[in-house]
Amino acid sequence: MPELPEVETIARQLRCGGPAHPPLPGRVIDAVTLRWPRHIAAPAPHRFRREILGRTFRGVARRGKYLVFPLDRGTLLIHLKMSGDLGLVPSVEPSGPYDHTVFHLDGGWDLRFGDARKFGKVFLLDDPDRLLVSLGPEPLGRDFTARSLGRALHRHARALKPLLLDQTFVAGVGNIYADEALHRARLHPLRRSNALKDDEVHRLWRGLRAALRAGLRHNGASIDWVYRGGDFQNHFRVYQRDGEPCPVCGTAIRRIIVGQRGTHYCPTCQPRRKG
DNA sequence: AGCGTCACCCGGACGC
DNA sequence: TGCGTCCGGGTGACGC
Repeated sequence: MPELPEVETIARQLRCGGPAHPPLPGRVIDAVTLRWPRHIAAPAPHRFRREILGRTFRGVARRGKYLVFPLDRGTLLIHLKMSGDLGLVPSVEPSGPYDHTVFHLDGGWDLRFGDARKFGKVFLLDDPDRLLVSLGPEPLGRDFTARSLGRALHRHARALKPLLLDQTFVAGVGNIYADEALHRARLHPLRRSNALKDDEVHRLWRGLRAALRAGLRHNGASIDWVYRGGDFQNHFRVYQRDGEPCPVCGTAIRRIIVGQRGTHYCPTCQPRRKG
């Protein structure tokens, strides 16, 4: 379940290259393999194939959980959803069973979109804003201040957890970082957004940014079947640690369901009522 | 209108 | 071995 830190880690690797592969910008798409055409959200797969052939990657960016690839004409966008992974690998390397969408590049390289669950989506758009305009602010951006977060929180009367997961409220936060942020902020996931005092808003702002930055520092988390080099999973404070002691106070971490999502919190550090 | 809930898409993991 | 169930990101349908 790649979230902001995982997607950003992938973007950085593709943008800058490394010992294992060159940077993606400058490479040309010679061919594509579409083994699961439903990966292609827009345009229709046959048109997608026609229009992407011969395009050159001009950059690599991230917006929320989207990878954004400006091309010499149009923009390629990829959402990894739950199980997606993206890698630049030598084309001689054998394809994995989940490499459903593959971009064959010049110089003997493949950009492979592996996706066991097949929930991922690929877009080729003239105007990427069509997709990105509804996203909320970037939580690590300059304009995401405690003040702006407070104003946004007070516009809603929602539980904090589902609000953090709402991509129109803030972009890039998923289940892991929502739980980690609320723990750092010492706020119960069911607290109402419009009932937060100023100091609590500030704690949430700091907790959210600290959790995301910690994830970035560790190159993201590698959990379940997706390993991409990150090790933030070894530093979770509450996520998937139900029954284990809270790293702050030792109380057993509890797991509840909030908005159909597994939610992990410390009942002592994150009291239901203001604390 | 705002909010909560549920179904959907998938398949690996897990429990019985 | 072979079921049924759970899980989750984002979206859309529905009901209050």
